Amino acid sequence: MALERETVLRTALRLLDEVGLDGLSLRRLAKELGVQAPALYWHFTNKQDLLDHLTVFAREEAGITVEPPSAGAPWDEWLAEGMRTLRRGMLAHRDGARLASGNRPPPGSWPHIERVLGFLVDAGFTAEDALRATIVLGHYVVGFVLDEQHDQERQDDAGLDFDPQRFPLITAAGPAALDRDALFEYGLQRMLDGMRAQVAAVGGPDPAHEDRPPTTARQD
Amino acid sequence: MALERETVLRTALRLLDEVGLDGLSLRRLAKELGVQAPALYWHFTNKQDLLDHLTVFAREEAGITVEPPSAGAPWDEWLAEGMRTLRRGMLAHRDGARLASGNRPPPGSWPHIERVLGFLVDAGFTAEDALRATIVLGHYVVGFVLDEQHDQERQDDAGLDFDPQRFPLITAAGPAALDRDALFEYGLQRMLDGMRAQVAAVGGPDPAHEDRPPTTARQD
DNA sequence: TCACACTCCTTAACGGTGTTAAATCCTTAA
DNA sequence: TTAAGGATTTAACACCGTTAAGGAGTGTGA
Repeated sequence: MALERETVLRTALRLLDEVGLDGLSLRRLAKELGVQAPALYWHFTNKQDLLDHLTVFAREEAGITVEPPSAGAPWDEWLAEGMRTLRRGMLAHRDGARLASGNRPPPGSWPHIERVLGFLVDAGFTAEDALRATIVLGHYVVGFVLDEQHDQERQDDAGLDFDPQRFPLITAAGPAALDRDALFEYGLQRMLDGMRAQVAAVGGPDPAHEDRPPTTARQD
Repeated sequence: MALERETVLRTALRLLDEVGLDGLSLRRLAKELGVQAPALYWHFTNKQDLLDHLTVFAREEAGITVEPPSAGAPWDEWLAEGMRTLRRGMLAHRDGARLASGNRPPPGSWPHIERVLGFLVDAGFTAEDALRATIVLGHYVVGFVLDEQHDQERQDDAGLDFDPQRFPLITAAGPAALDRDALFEYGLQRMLDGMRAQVAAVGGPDPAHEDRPPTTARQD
């Protein structure tokens, strides 16, 4: 029975959770598969290639197939849910954010992007701002989870002992910042607030946006 | 003449720009210093320790000493300028964002944080939201520059050849997203817009925030 | 049935990495 | 002059990604 690409990826993903991205060596992975390290070079051109495929595999396995918005759904809540899903997807595996940020997104995601843009344009965005909004939100989420998992790797519970009298504001606000879910939601909502305001400003009074027929083309 | 810590760090920073973070090995750095690799272990406990110190060294050298806001300056423009400075600082060196995100911030930054919070609280933020705002903005900037430098490492000018007919919106919006400065500013302003709105909502009508005397204590 | 071809994997090796242990210079202080 | 200790060297260990060459195993066409 030959070694299947998918078997390699599934094993790599499990191993990732065990040993982390830095511990994920080809030799270690090969041992896990009952095989010698160079065997992996028949299935992947090199380690980077394997990690690229691992990224999309993890994405698929987590079901990050951002569904097109249900008709009539508000764009902001739909976008917010997409970002929450993105965060959950990266949190699903150890070093998930590092993995996702360190490798190229699959070129096959263009149809998906086009669909998202179409929905936002229908909601009143210009095409430029729709693209900017998705990119910028994505960067926020990646930056957020990166730090979130960074803290998890080195359990940095230390460093919280300081003189409350010298730093009263940090003392007062500190606990609030430790609630990662609330913190994530705070930044997400602030950014969406800003986008809502802008869409209302340029999309509201401007009939060019309201009269346009839906541009959400059916893309594969 | 013994090897000085600062000499090591300065050389490491120069070497970083030459070979990138992945190419920055202890042996390579030692050769640059005219020394054997294990000599570095007298000055730093290990490579991670060296990188941690390199991070703060780069920060200091770039002059990221975010000045306290000049009296009367609007908090949002001051915060925006701080984030632009942060971005510039990371862009100043190759893999600067990876370096900054991969290592712990120095514990000596508490006084600075306390000052920032004090200014924001004076501007109408609650202590919790002030801390949330700074953290969340920082994550955005790091996520942004990380991707920005990622593109620079692998010069990914390729991948922009697609069928304009299948993806009309991407085609229309694509060029706008390539202007990194404008893109950065877009996300930054959207987030600040959201914060402005929230501060106005909770800080405006609520006298508890307006009547409070300035809490910007003088911290070292 | 033989021989070729192709898939998949192994063995061996190269040059590189971070890190440790031990020995050794070199400077300073007594 | 000797002792102490700061600063560095040499040697080595256990890894790493990657390449080259070759060998099993299977299928196919002559």
